[in-house]
Amino acid sequence: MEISARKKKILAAVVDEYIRTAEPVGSKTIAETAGLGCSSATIRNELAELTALGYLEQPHTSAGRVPSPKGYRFYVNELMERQKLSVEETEAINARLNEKMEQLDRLMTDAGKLAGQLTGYPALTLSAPRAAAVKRFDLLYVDANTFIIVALLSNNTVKNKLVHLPFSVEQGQIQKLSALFNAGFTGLTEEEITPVLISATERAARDTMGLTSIIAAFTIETLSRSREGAAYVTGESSLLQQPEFRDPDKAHRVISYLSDSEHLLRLPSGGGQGDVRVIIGPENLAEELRDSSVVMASYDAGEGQRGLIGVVGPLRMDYSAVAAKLQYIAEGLSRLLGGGEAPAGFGKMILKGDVKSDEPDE
Amino acid sequence: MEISARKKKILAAVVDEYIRTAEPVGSKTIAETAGLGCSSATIRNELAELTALGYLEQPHTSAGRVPSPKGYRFYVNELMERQKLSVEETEAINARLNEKMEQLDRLMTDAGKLAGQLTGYPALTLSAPRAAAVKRFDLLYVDANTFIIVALLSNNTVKNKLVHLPFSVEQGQIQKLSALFNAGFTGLTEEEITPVLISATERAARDTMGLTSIIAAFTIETLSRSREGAAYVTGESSLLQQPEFRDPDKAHRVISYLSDSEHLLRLPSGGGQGDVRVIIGPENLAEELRDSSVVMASYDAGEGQRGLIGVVGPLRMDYSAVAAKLQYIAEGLSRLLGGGEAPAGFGKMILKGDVKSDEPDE
DNA sequence: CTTTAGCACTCGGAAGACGAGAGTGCCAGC
DNA sequence: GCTGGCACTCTCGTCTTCCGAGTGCTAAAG
Repeated sequence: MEISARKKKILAAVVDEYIRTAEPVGSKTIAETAGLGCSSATIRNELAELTALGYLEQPHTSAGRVPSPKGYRFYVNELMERQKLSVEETEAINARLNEKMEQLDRLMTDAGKLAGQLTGYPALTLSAPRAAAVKRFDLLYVDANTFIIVALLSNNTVKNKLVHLPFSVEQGQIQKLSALFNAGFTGLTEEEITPVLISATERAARDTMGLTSIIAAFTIETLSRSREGAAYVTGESSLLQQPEFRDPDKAHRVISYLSDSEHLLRLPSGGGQGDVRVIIGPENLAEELRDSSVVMASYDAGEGQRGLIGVVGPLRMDYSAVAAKLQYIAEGLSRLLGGGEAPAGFGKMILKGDVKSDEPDE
Repeated sequence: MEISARKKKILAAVVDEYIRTAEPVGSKTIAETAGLGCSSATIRNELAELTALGYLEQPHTSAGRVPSPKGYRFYVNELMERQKLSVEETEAINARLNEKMEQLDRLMTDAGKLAGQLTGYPALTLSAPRAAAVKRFDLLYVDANTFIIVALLSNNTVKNKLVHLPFSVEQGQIQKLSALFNAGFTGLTEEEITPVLISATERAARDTMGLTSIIAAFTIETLSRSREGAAYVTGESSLLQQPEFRDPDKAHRVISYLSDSEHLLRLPSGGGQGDVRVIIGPENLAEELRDSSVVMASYDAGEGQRGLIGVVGPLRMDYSAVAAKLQYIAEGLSRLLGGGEAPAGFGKMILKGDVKSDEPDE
């Protein structure tokens, strides 16, 4: 059934007002603020119908109306006006992003913090899982008991490991192994590195000291790690400032759920497509998030990878403001990280590098 | 003034009972449980004196007694019996630590999670800040537009960075720079890398493309990062389950304070010396932690570095159990990481390596 | 001098009573 | 179909009352 234009206006007014005040909104308020030329009694009739249709809910008989998840969904899909950021806001975001360019390696987590601060909600950042292969090996001989493994992955991150040996090796042996690994292991994904291959390499290297298996183990672990994706949350505690999370138990449930990166990585699967995804309450696959909403924006992380940046908050989230901010941040990140044309100076160049070889754990 | 043996027993009983129940404890309870052969009236007299001396507090005139910070301090220093872990507990910890050996790089944060789970409080891990120098440079030529910087630091961690260039370089140029940096920059700390040195190197390398400054900037940033130390917190939300943090605002203050690693790094300065440090409420330098307690154990992280692992909780913390658990975990970490004799097999060797080159951000 | 029993007193917290206020549903009239 | 009016409902804050735990004090006993 189609909803009349007036009903839409009223629904939008209820959602806007409720987002602002966190209080159930009554007919009188709407009659005064929404600027429709009709009285509160008329609004009441409309409200009753919207309630019957499932877009609104009543906490109790004589309270105002509160949007239902269905109401929020309708609001997000059709009513919400795409909020424009003010010039000050965009400038502030740009300034922060540019400032962060100085600290390249922390860009992702810092972008999360930025999102959290701007929106006032806990922020999460996800990097899409992706099967990687090793593009190139280097073994650096340090001294007779020490060498470094450096691996350049197909997603252009660099991983390394310092290995101390309880016995001595010669530089030549290290170089030989380096060549053999470059010849035999590059371009392979985790599954393709078989025990057969490893033992063949071991024989070819005349390696009787287990070096081959150390390097292979490092490779396998590195590849499996890169395939898991990475996820972090910042600002969890800001959830406590939301009226709907004043109940410590409720807040604890959500926060501890978010603290497990396993959970986070499964989160996006619940979302729709598009540049900004909104997951409203019960739409969440996870039981623990059934009365929270998640808004995520996707950005181009370069090298064909995409990342997600988002926030978690109560159903009563300021969807339009949050979506606008996240989208702007995501665009900024895409610009900084993505595969477009290089900006002037070293910015782009440096940003594609990475001081760290690996992502932080959560 | 010296406190009588009976007063000590009574004080210990109050603290133990209050830790257990989180309720003010009355004279009757103590008379029944503490097993001193005297009546509640006698206890009352003693309690009144202990209160006058500042070891106990009364929430209001006709409530039981609650330990004051001074009382906790006395308890921790003199009364608390060093709790022994049960065999099951030590075995569980050992199992977890050994299991974690498989995932070497996450050992520190995982140890924090272990501590958090065992104690039920938010856990923090700190690695002591320490000025590092670069022990060795390697520049790996990947292709005409790309090279990798690998730096082995004096604390035996490896850092790296992938650099994309908007112009071409030759392999020889990269090799020359590598040699120059090894000659000129190894052994220097952050302060010793001066603009003069950098421009001298730039001239020596006949570098007109700014490569030198890129490498120098990476070096300086890496060293400054390693000097900052690292800090992470896990399980913040478990604080919400403590009765004294049911107030979301109070919990929020503490958690958001803990979320800033700057703050965490300054934390230990408030503590005493010894293998397990206890900082009780107002003893904390930080205003935000004035009604929280911090217990930290120190461990040998190898290479002359020490790390800290600890938990944050309410004043009413189960100090003896927490201290015992933390100490046991710290001992386990020292065993795994520290400079003792190598255990059988590859365990030690691998553990001293590091899949990641850098510490996670918080 | 210390310990004990007894007792009046105090105070916080739970439970109930009550009024105010906000908001609804419905109806009759325009 | 809209509007004003009105009775009704339900929550919330406040106030009162009541109960009990625990105290401090005193006087007697050891």
